Amino acid sequence: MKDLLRKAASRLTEPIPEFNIIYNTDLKFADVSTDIGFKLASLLKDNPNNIAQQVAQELKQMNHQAVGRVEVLKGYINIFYSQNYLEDIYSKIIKEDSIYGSHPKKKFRINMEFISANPTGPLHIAHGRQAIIGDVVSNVLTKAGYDVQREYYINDSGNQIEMLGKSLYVRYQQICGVNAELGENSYKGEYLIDLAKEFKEQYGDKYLKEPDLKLFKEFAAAKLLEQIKQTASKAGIKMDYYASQKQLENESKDKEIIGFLSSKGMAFEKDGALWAKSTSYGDDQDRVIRKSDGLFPYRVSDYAYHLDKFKRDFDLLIDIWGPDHHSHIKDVSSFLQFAGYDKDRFKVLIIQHCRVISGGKEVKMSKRNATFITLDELLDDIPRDVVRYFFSMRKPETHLDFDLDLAIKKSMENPVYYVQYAYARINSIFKKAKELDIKHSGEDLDFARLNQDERDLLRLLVRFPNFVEISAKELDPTPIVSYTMDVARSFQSYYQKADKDRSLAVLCDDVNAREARLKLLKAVQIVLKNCFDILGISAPDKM
RNA sequence: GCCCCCAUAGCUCAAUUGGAAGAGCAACGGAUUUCUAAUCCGUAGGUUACAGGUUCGAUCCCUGUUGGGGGUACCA
Repeated sequence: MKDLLRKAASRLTEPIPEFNIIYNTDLKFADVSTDIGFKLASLLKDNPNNIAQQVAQELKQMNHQAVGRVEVLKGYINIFYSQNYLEDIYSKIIKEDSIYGSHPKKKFRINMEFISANPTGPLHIAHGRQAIIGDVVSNVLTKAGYDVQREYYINDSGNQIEMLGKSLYVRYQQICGVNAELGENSYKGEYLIDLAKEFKEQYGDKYLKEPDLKLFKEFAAAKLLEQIKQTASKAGIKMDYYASQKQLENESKDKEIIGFLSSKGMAFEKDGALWAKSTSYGDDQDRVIRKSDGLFPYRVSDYAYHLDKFKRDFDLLIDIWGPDHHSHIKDVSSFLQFAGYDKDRFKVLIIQHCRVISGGKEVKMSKRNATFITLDELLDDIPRDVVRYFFSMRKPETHLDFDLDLAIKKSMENPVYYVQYAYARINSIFKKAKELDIKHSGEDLDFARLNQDERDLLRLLVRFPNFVEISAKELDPTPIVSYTMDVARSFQSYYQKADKDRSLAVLCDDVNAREARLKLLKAVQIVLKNCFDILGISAPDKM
């Protein structure tokens, strides 16, 4: 459509300035609008409305098969699709079914890294938000034609894991009746008591006197990772690949980083530690790359990990992090640029803070002291679909209050039921049609048999690929969510009109109208189902 | 101090990213012998936090101010 407009405008003048295709939320204006009149106005020294009139005239004369009515209003050109075009799209929806809305496959590999929680405790609700947004954005990108790998980076090495091993040992001692106290930085969650019991069942009191810290660490980390995987799967999260920090270290990838920076003259000693001269390649401050105790800080293996991802041949790396890692972006990104990778090939999506509200008060969360609500517990109380929809509803970079009381209630504030109900209702109509032995099939739709509401419904379905595109571009699930609401609302509103006027019912007496309506609803159902698939929620046959 | 995020209807949020401010909930009024009322229709609700700037046009971009949240380690 944009090319078409450019062509039409080029009959007036050249070159044509950049202009926009506008998909207004309100279908009453048009299927597609454009601001080209405004853009050309200053160039041609005429008022936008006149220019728009002229472009519209040219457009009409081109007689393109997709273009129906063309109007000019307040400087905008408003274009309505032709009947033929809408009928073609209908056929496309039916033919493509679950593929409808997908964009052509691109040879562009994206690595989407998300969750990546330390295996030192269960996932909490903030992880849940990151996990679900990561999953949904991955779905959208796949739909938009990208080749996406979902990846989890396991921080199974370093201080936190040390502390985990020590904490488990203390709990183990306590289980065995030995007096022992958790330290200041210990993991205080009760889940370690359960793990200590498991440990004792497996090993008895064999390690009480001579603790094998390596065993404690590995036992705890392996068990906790297993729990995390189970929780993720409970939330419907798909993961393709698990990368391990420990493995990178075993392969000396961290040492290679030090070697690399040293060889480039970017390392210097200070206060007994080794520093990267990162300010000379774009960072805000120099960074420690070997601590004075001889160990590498987290960032070194993180550098190594991201280089490793590039070496595995991804065109774009997307990381989803919590806001507490914000300062880490510049750190990693300036290193990657120094290592020769374009800055646009590394994107970080910061998912903002997620507060949990219960009884009108915030529930404070901390992994170290035992009070927090786990994602697992949340999923016990609240259906997966609700949780997924809730977390997808708000833009990733905004703060989110998760009100437990509201989510637990099957109230109207859970719009997921609204969209699913639309799907179930359509299903119910098909069931009824089957009982009455009413036939409806085929990939063709006679537009002339649709009334205005039905035509508008079809026009809305045509927009689905646009929403996939914008959602993928913005790495944001919310456009898909609002679109799903739009489709459901349009259907519900249309459906209800039969209350007043029986001839407006889908299963009315007019055979032709009936067939056309059933066919249309088939397409509505396909689009709803495709939206649900992206969001990872179920499409219930009945509710 | 410096950096990041946020501020739109009473509440929770949209607005296809610089193009025509819109939903849901709550409130009020109405619709139920149905194709599933987990629904629909209507009413009301706005100086888009404030002040400037750029633009034909700003909720969106820039500058400043206010308020809320987060970060600013030889932790991860």
